[in-house]
Amino acid sequence: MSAVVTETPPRRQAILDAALECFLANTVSATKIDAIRDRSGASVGSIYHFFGSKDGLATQLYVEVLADHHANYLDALRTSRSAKAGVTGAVYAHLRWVAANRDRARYVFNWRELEVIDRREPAVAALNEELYRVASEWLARHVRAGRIRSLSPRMFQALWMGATLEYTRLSMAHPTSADDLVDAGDALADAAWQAVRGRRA
Amino acid sequence: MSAVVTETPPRRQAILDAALECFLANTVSATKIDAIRDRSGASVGSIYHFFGSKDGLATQLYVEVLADHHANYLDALRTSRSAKAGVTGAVYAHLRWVAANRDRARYVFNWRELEVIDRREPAVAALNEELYRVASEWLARHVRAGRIRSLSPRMFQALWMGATLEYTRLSMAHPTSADDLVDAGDALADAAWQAVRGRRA
Amino acid sequence: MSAVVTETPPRRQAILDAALECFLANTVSATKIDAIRDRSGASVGSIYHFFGSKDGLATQLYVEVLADHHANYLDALRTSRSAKAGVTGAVYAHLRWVAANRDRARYVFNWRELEVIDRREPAVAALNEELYRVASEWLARHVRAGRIRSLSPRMFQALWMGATLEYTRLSMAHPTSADDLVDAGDALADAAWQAVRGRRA
Amino acid sequence: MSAVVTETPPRRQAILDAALECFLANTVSATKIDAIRDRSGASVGSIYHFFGSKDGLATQLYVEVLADHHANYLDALRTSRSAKAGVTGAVYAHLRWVAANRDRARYVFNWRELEVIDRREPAVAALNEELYRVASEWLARHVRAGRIRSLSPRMFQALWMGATLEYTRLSMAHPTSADDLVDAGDALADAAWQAVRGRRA
DNA sequence: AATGAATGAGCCTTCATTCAT
DNA sequence: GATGAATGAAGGCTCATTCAT
Repeated sequence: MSAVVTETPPRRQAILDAALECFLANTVSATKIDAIRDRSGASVGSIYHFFGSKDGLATQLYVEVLADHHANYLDALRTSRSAKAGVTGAVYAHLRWVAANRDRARYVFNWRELEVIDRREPAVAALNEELYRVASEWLARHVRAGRIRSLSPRMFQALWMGATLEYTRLSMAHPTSADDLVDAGDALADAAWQAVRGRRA
Repeated sequence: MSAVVTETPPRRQAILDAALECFLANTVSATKIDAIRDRSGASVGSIYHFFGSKDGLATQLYVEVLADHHANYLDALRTSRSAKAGVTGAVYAHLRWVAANRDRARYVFNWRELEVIDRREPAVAALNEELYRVASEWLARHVRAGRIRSLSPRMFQALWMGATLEYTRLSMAHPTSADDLVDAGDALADAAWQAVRGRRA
Repeated sequence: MSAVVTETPPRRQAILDAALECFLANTVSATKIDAIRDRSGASVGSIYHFFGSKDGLATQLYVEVLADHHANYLDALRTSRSAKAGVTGAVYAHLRWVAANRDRARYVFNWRELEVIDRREPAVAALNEELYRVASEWLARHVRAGRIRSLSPRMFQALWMGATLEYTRLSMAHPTSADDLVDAGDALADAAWQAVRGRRA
Repeated sequence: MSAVVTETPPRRQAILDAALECFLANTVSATKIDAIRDRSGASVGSIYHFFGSKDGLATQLYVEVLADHHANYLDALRTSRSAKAGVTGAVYAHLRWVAANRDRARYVFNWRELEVIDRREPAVAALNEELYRVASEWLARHVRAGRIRSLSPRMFQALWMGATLEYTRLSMAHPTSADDLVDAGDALADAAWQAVRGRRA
């Protein structure tokens, strides 16, 4: 059996990496193509060969990272054996992923400059839709069984992940120890579960 | 009795208002000075007279709005009569302020393009420091008395305001009814209190 | 007998003085009205009241200084008792005037940016014409008598004043002692006389 | 044998030529980049690619022309066989160079707007220093031998080249015949020699 | 005569993008 | 796939000038 995977050429990856650094240091719009060229070692022409435009590069980066994060998140949900395991598992999964992808996370979660991409890019819409659909189905089952409270989607998201996201945000803005995020897992997972558990849980 | 207040010239305010609209519709960097001129009725020269540069304008706007929000938040804390009243009051105060200042809130809370200002502007540092100091002192008293759990500042912030901030964010991204935020107050305030209350509360 | 002289208001003079400093430090075109305002203590309005425009100010300054220099120069010529006294007297007069008006001299003699004024301003044309006419008449008399060589006007100017002007220029570019210019008088006056004296002198 | 010379790209030279024309017609600061673009056929981008800024362009032009003139001048001095030949040869060399490079000369010698460059640009300082050093050494030899008078460097420069420079200046301001400058050579060379020759010459 | 806030035309410069090699 | 010199549209900003007080 041979995996048929379109390998990302090393040049392409180097460009993505360089772009990420630059975008974080300043802003997407404040980042000059030239800076990405400097850091990546690629030529301007190559950047345009792979990504078509600066916006295309920012979008590509956003989509790839978001897809990775979503996959990780959904996986935690799908493999969970119970309501509690799912709720807390998602928290842990998020924290672990952020810990392992700090820069990518800062890019994807903090940059409302990227809201524009959200609105425009079908790939992003698809990703978000899938996340929403899978999570909703998962929730619905447990809500019907009384293991999780019945709440509006928005309130769910807030009670479930709000504290975790805020903690993550603070941790990224003022990084301390490397295990920072992982250490906070139990407290945040517990709080999430307490906030959304149903009467029959 | 006459209040001696340095009035903001109406021109200046008009520029700030116009800038806010433009910044939200696009991005700070995608906003052209000319658009602000159009909307505000001021001349380019006046904009530069008051703010020195486009960046200066974005910064000024950020600082003024942040100061207003912080003042509102701290006021809720200072006038609270109990631990619970303080914790829930801050949640309500935030929601009320956002409801009354939707655009300003979208600008200040969503725009991580502005993270750059955070790093650079001393005025912002001062505002955040005051917020942190006052909140810490207030908390310390109640923590000692066992009315509030003992947690790291970061975990406090996450458990206390995380859900509220996330809810706010979602509400701003996809606005529904006008009372949206106020209606959610009880649930969010209660969740916050449950998450941080101490054993002797 | 009462001299009817329109006194220059002190404000006006202050503006001229400030302008001179600024023009020398940078360039006329690189000098901002605001800088002149700063240095002079006058308001922008006042500057425009007296001079109409920045160009007007530069021109006014140029004309006034040139007139003063020319008067000084011609006076030396007119009062001279002999060919030699005239030739050397003009050299001395120039050196003395420059020594006493170093900044004014740097402005008027070095600034080919001001060539434009030469071409445009009738007052300057009149001044130069008078200088040329008087000097020519004076020369013609002595040339006819064989006391001064017969040369083209251009060659006269070069042999007579060239060395003096060059010395002056160097002295202004790299000022040394205050008496620098005066001390050089005898050598330059002698050289001038040797260069233009006729056979029967 | 092949000369390995870094050729100036034709585009670059075209820009320099166009700039010279424009600078002379108006002023450096009154010249618009767009005018240089028009005349040179290059794009704005190219101008900035080669020279970085309008000031950079003016400076580069100044330095290159000055270097050419200095080389020409020093060559005359170095190849001279006697004191008299050196003194008169420099005069001739200057006149010939100006006759062959009228526009360049007008730019470099008349534009005291460029004094600013003198103060700022190290390359100019280096050129002037070399000129001064070589000329001084050459002079010293002949002064010691009594073939040239002992004078301060400044007085040398004035007596030697003053008349020539003044004549050149007048000729450039009001051009007459093409041979104007060359025709004046004998008179100016002779005057220079008489002014600086020593007793034993 | 004096003031200085307000104006806005104009210009320098940037920087994403192209394309011939 | 890779290169980087050349392009030129676009926009931030300056600064001389005006004018109501």
